[in-house]
Amino acid sequence: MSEQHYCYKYPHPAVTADCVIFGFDGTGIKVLLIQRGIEPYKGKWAFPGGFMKIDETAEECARRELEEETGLKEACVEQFYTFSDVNRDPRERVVTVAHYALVRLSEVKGGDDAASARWFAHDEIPALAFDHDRILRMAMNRLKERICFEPIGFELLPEVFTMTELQNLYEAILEVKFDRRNFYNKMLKLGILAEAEPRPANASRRTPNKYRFNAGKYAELKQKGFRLEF
Amino acid sequence: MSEQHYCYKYPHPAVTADCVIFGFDGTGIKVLLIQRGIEPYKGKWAFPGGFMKIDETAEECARRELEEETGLKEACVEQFYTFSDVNRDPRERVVTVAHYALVRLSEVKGGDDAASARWFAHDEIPALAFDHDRILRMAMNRLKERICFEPIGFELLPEVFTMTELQNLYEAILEVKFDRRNFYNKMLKLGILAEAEPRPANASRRTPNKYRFNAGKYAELKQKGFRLEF
DNA sequence: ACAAAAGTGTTAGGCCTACACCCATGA
DNA sequence: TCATGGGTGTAGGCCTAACACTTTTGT
Repeated sequence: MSEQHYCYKYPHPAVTADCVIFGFDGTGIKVLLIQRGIEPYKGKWAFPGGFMKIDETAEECARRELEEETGLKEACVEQFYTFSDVNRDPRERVVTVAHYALVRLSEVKGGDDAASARWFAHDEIPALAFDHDRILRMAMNRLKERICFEPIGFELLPEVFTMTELQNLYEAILEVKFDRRNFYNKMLKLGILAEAEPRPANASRRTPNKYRFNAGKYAELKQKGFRLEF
Repeated sequence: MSEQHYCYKYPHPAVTADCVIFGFDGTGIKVLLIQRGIEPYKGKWAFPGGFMKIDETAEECARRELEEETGLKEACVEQFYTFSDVNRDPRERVVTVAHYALVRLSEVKGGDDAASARWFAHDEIPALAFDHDRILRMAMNRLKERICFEPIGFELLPEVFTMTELQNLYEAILEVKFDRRNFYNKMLKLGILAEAEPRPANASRRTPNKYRFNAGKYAELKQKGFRLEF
């Protein structure tokens, strides 16, 4: 069927939602990309994304794409910018509402088309379709800004993690190095971490302490007008 | 003509750009609203906005709206969120890319339909059309976040201003009070202000010092990895 | 035995905050 | 003369940043 049923008095652009999916493997930030099987940009890599249905919001659309590729229904998804350059898609005028999602790698199952989906480290990103390189740059910048003020990093970590993993995460996102002792002190002083299990007495000193994010404490502190900063 | 010339295989939403225009009168933040002359929401107030043309970006559309209402071609305009609730417009599905603009009140001429456009203080906002109350809330929040890290406040002030005006601006946007001396010291230490004119010798001590924003110095500091904060 | 990871405290300097008085003007 | 607005400096506390050694384990 190539009939054109939906008619308007004025031209309407198509609207899509794209979803930049970030993960963390304990060392570096990863991005989930999908290799396009069709033109345009066949063979190039792109973010999961698709046309917004007429009865869903952009965010619902982004979550749908996320679930299709990762199986995840619940995740931190946030809109960050809408790209509307006139020629960003060669087929027709397409405006895309870009989102990023933060997921735990351990919870991601291979999606339907796992064959064509792959995680890439941020320094191994291949050539991207459309204006997706620009979208990625903006997503990373927004992530950097965001993590300075809200503890979104915890969305990327397993429920229980070590201080070193947490530090690696912050260093990977912000592209800086922190002094280990200062990072420990700062994080512990903030009061948003709980010790997951007191280190077993028999464990060696080499065994790292495990922590979990204390969401309740964070909410409480935020209420009091508290500001997270790095 | 009600002919429907533009046809698509799938339904397309309409896309609009809205522009929340902020001004500052030396004491408080003002927002420019337009009273709607047609249904829906006839008589209610709304932000300038309109349908995006097929050959312009959302930002160009927002700037066009800004110019129509204020005569300003150059201004700080920034996209901040895209609203896509399914029923936000009763006529058809409309996705709007919301922007805010920062303008100097002194440079604004009454627009074409000045009769129906008015500046409102943020505590006198009337009932708004569509989901514009939500849009306004989000715009104010974004402005608060933004002014903490970039000197966008200067877009709202005349070229030459007093320290008290600057402090009033920050206090109005952030809804807090600062200690006057601390504010002076902090601002002067930042090094992004220049004295506009050395206070004339004959002027009384009551005459306030005048400053201007030193954009060059700011760019230089930012380059060196400098962080503005409040 | 050597390299790599984890845990731990102190100090100095800078920044933030709180705070009070004087002068000039206009009402 | 009184209220208002503008200018100015300091001291204490807190946070930040810089810094080294020990233990343990795996190779």
